[in-house]
Amino acid sequence: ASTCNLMIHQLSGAREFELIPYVLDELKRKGGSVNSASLRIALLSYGRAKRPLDALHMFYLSCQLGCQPNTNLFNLLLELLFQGGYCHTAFRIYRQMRRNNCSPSAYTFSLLIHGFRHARRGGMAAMLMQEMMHAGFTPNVVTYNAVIDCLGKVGRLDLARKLFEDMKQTAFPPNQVTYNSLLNALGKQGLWSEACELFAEMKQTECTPDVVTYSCLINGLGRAEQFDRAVCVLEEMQEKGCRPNAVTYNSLINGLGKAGKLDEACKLVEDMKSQGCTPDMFTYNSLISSLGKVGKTDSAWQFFQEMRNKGCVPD
RNA sequence: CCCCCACUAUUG
Repeated sequence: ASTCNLMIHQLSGAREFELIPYVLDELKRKGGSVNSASLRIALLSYGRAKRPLDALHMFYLSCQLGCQPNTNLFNLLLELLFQGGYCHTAFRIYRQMRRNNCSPSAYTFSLLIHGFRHARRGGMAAMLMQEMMHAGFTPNVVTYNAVIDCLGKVGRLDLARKLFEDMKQTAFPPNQVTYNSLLNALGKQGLWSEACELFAEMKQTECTPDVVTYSCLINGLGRAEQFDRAVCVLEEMQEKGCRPNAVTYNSLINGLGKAGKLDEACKLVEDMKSQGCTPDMFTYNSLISSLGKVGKTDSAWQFFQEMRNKGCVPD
């Protein structure tokens, strides 16, 4: 059996994955078991070869052959599955881990939460954060932020707000990123006045608004066609010494364009240039799209050419 | 130990 484990180790290192099943068969006949060290090496190799499902298969077979994976092995498998985008499968493995009385670590939860965040599964991410706390671990500010942002992106503002309030009671109060994430979510939902209130609240805290903060707010106001307010915010940021960047301008240009205010949008492009910001693909695509919608094909064409002259490749 | 990294903004 030791020899078989040694072979698994070697075959994995040599990426001779096809031969591994034969070794497992041999082990099975002999009634031997796969040891954790060999399994770990095999999983790592499958990972490097981008074969997470094969890693999963190997994991199962090893369990059948008497291997009792520890937390680190489960974590490794989870990591591979998430890398491959198999978050549902990863979650099943997590449940099996609990069934096996294998204690998840903080890292396990971190993997699960960030994995589901990648998949835009805000509800799952939030649930797993609950389980994390239940298991006695304290989520840090990055974990909270990731979950809040994800909830915001899927429209679960109720839960996002609740977690935000919870955070204030913890050792990790909301930071700049937390506020920015929520401001962004509120803006996307058209809740611009709540966004303004949150912005006011932010200024009462240690968190300093940055260019992202202002851009989120301006984007929300622009979508809601609150252009006067948006321009006020743009001026405010400049007064405070925060330089708008292309994203900031693009947010407002896009809002103006969508509202059919193309003269103003074009004027803002000029402002943008005079402030040393170079229009980019976002600027041009947004303008061209809005100009097209109102039939100003000639202006759209001009911008298209300007775009090419500036070295922006239309895509 | 520190740093870094991991969480946040704009078009189609």
